[in-house]
Amino acid sequence: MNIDKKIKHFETACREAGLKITHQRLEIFRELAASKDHPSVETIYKRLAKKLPTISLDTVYRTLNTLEKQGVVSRVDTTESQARFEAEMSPHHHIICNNCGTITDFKSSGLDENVILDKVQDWGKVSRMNITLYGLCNDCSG
Amino acid sequence: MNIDKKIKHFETACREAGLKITHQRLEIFRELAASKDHPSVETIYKRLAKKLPTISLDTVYRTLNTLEKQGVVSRVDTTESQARFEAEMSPHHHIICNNCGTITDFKSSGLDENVILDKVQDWGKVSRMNITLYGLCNDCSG
DNA sequence: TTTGTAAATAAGAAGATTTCCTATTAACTA
DNA sequence: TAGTTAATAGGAAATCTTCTTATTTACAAA
Repeated sequence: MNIDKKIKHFETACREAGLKITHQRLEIFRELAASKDHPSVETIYKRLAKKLPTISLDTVYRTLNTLEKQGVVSRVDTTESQARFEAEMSPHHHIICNNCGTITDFKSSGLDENVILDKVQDWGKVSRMNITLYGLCNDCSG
Repeated sequence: MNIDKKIKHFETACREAGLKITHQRLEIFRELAASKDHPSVETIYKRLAKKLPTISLDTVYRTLNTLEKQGVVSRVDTTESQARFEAEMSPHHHIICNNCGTITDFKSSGLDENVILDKVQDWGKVSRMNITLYGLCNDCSG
């Protein structure tokens, strides 16, 4: 999906949820949608500084939490203390470099998810599946 | 593996790494090994209060970080801000209830992990694979 | 277009989580 | 048993996240 389509989708989701489409929300979402690096809240906040010099860190936190509840952005599973976000909502998973910390997406299609889901069918109702790989990327193992 | 075997293994690992087997380290490991609930540092600290009334929170943090580096305990992937730990080191994955937050283990055997690893063979060298499921457990969906 | 109102924001304080600093204690070596 | 060095306790500090409140703004309705 291109960036304009994502923005349209974002606006529709906000309207349907009764959320106001503020300048800040729009720019936070736009920034995240244009990011390929699964940024932290602090990182997004700094990147927005040029466009929105008076935005507060709290607004970025609040907005991302709100958008996550709406299913418009998602929080990445990590073992870090800092939360990381992404606007890519199509099914995919992550691979994290233990050395440089870079998070890379990979597609899950073709993966037999049924095998996994069979194992937990007695547990309850599964709504999301996340796979995270850890290792050393090519840049760091050279 | 029973608890005594785990303790033996812990002691061997410490010796091999040149780590002193202190009373605190032993009790922190024992507590975690006896826990089935993937506790946070704060939780472990509180549970140790009876046996070790003067232990510091910092020691629990420091010890778990040290033991994680030795591969004796592991940190669980979550989207929470609080870190969670476990002493179960055999291959397994986690399922987390979105409502009560309970983390449950499930075994991964039979799951075709090669399919996943094939997808990232150009990325670098993968050392660990973690699958986390989210949903509503039976207790919370009733 | 203007106005009313409820939601959202900015700014800083506060809370929560984790790590650092330093004097003291204790595990291991020889 | 004594010496050496790592590890600990306790509190301070750093980091990450949420809360509080006065002000602003988006949107709805006139």
